Amino acid sequence: MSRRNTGVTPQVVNAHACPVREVLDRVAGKWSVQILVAAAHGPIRFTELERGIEGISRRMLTLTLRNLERDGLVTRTVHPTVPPRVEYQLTPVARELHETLQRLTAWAERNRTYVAESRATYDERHAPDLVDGGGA
Amino acid sequence: MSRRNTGVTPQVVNAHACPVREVLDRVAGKWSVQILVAAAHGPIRFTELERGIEGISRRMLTLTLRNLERDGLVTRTVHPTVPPRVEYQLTPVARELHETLQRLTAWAERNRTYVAESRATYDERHAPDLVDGGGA
DNA sequence: CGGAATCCTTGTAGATACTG
DNA sequence: CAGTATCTACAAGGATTCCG
Repeated sequence: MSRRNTGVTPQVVNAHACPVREVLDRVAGKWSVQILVAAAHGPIRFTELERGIEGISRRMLTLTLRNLERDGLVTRTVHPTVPPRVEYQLTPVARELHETLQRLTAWAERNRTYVAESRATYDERHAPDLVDGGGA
Repeated sequence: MSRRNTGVTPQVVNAHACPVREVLDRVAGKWSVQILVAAAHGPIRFTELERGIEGISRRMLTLTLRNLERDGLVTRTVHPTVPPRVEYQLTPVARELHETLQRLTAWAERNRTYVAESRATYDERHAPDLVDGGGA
């Protein structure tokens, strides 16, 4: 097979028809948003991202960055210095996305306690015997 | 263990700290958004959802609905009639989310061709020999 | 420094069959 | 009609290692 799994968008030929799904699939990744946020302040280096995101592995950083780059959301600039220096920067389109994402964040913050309480109530009502040694 | 995998939010005790992640995790599911959209027009029955969403399995519909219900985004109303009749409806909070999601959709539609072209360009530049029998 | 390749675990989702 | 249970597949993500 010529195209092995490179880790870059495995399901390339999907064409979900629905643009919503496309955004979501892109943004849903565990790290995409955090990278977008981290890079929103200006050009940022690979290592800075790696240390700033906290919890991300080298692999996932590279992978996510590549997908973002592929989608035209970040640009990759290699400075051919002696210690290689690579900087990532958001494209204008990505900045728009970033703004939209902030509205989502706002919603999340407004309703985080509501959701948390809903969950607690639900869990209690549907498995009261499981939350606390009742089944043992 | 008392709590087997019921299919409802397997990684229950995560507490990502970041509210953005919470939204995303919830919305990122393959079907959540479509259900939100389908139910936005008013109360809708299980079967209506199943037939309206096209491609969703009974299982995933149930699962997603449950998670949505758990998070306080949909309400489930059982009408104790002879053929069971269950209706799902968005909560006010979910309606807000739905609106926010529409902005994301707008972004997606505005930039769908941009993204598509970016991908095409990227793929061509990074694996020209793979797109067209070059490696065979 | 930045990244690619490999291996492994686990969540997410599909198909199918059974039930109240 | 509206689920639930089980079994399976796949792909996202983590850890580690090697390379320019």
